[in-house]
Amino acid sequence: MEAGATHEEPPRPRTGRPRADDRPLEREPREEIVAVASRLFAERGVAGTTMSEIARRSGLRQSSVYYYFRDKEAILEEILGSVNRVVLDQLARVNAEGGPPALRLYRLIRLDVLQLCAFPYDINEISRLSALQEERFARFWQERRALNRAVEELVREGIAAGELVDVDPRLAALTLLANDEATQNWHRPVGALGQLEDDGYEPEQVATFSADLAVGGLLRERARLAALRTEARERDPA
Amino acid sequence: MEAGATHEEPPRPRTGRPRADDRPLEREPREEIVAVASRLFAERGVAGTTMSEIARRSGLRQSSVYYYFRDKEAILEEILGSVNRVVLDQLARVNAEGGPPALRLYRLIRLDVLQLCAFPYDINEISRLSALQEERFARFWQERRALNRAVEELVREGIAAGELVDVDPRLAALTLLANDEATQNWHRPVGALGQLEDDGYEPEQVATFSADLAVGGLLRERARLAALRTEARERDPA
DNA sequence: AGCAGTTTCGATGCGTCCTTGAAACTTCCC
DNA sequence: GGGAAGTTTCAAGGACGCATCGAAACTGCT
Repeated sequence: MEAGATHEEPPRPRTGRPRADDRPLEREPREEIVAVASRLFAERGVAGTTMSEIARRSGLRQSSVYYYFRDKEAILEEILGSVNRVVLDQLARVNAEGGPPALRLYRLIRLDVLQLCAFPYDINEISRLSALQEERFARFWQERRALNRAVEELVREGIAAGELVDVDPRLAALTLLANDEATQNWHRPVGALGQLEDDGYEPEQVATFSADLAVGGLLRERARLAALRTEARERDPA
Repeated sequence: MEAGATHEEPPRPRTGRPRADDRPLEREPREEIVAVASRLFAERGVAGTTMSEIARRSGLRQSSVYYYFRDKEAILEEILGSVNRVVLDQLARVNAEGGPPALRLYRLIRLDVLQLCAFPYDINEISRLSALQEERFARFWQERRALNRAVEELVREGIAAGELVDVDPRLAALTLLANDEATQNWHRPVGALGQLEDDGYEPEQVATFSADLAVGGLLRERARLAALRTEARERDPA
C-alpha cells in the first residue's frame, strides 16, 4: 500500500486459511464486503439483507464476515460514513470556486443527485435504524445536518442577492435535499421501483432535470436557468 | 351499518369470547388493526413491525390478528389498496372541475403531499416487498402507474397550452411524484427523521411549498404562481 | 521442523418472530 | 336450555438469521 505497484499487482499468496470458495479476490476482503453490502442494502434494505448473502457474494462463509465487522450495523456504519462526506466535500469545492449563489446551488443539487444515483440508500430506513442506536450513527446525522445548514445558507445568500424568490430558507433546504434523496427511489441501477417503467433515464438526465426543476422554481429570472445549466455541466463533468 | 345510528352508538355487546385486554373498542377490529398497522409501518417499517406489536396496540393477543388477516402482508395490501385510490379520486375531481393545466397540476401536487403527510408510507420499502410478491401488490402498482400517466398528461397539456416550459413530460411526472413521496421522509407526524430538527412545519406549509417549487419550476410566467396558489387553497381547503 | 500469526471454516446456541391448532368464552336464536 | 356461530386466547411448532467459539489451514520467520 505504500510504494508503487499500482497496477497488475501479482496475486501474492494470502496468508491464512484458504477459502472454500476459490474465486480470485479482486480487492481487500473488507472493501469487497462493503461494496457488496452497499449494493444489497440499497436493493433489499438493511433488514432484508442477511449476513449469509453478504458473505456468499463476497466469496466467504457467513461467520467469516465477523472477522472484519463486529455486526451487520458496523458495515452500515462504514457505508454511511462516506455518503455525506463526499457531498460535503463537493460543496466545499463549489463554494471555494465561488460564483453566484444560484449557480452554486444548481451545482450542488446536480452533484448530490448524481452521487445518490451512484450510491443509493434508503434514507428512510436509515432513519429508522438510527433511531434505535443513536450513538452509532451520530456522525451520519451530524453531517446530514451540516448539509442542510449549508443549503439553507446558500438559499439565504441567493435571496439576499436578489437572485432567488423570497422563500423560507430552512423549509427550502429540507425540501430540496429530500427531493434529491427521492430521485434515486425510482431511478435505481438495479431492482427497486422496477414496477414504474422508468424508461432507463440516465443519472445525468435525472440530475440535470432535478436541478432545473429546483433552481427553476426558486430563480427570479427563469431566463438565467439555461446559462446556469451549461456552466454547471462544464465545471462538473460527469 | 345500514340505517341511522351514526352517533353515540350504544356499545352493543359483541359476540365471541371477550378480550383479555378489556379496553372498550372504538371501531371495528379490522379497521383498528389497519389503523394501528398503518401507523407502525410508517414509523418502523413493515419489516420492523411485529404482529405482536400490532396486536398489542389493537387490544388483542398476537394470534388473534390472524383471525382478520391471513398474514402481515395482507394488512399491508389493505393499506396500499387505498393510498393511491384517494389521490386518483382527487385527481378525477380536479380534472372534472376543469381550469388550466397548471392550476390542476398545482392542486394535484398539493393534495398529494397532504395525503402523504396524513398517511405516510415508505415507497422504497413497499417497492422492495412487492418485488418479492408481484401478484399481491399488482393493484397498488397499477394505480401508481395510472397516477404517473395522469401527471404526465397534465404536464403535456400544460406545455401544449404554452403555460409550461418544454420538458420531457414523462421524466417530469416521475420526478414530481417522487418528490411528493420524499416530503414525508422528513415531515413525519411521529418519529422518523427526528434527527433533522424539522421545526415542526405544518403539512399545509409543506404541501404548499412543494407545489410552489414544482409548478414554479415549470411555469413560463412565474408571476402566475401566486394566483394559482390562492385559487388552489380556495378550492381545496384543508 | 516448528512456532507464531493470519484468515477462514463448520457447528452450534440463542433469540425472535410468524403461523397454526385446539380449546375457551361469548351472544344469538330456536 | 341447548346448539350454532362468532371471537379470542393459550400453547406450541417451525423457520430463520445473528452472533460466538474452537479448530483448521495456510504463510512466513527462525
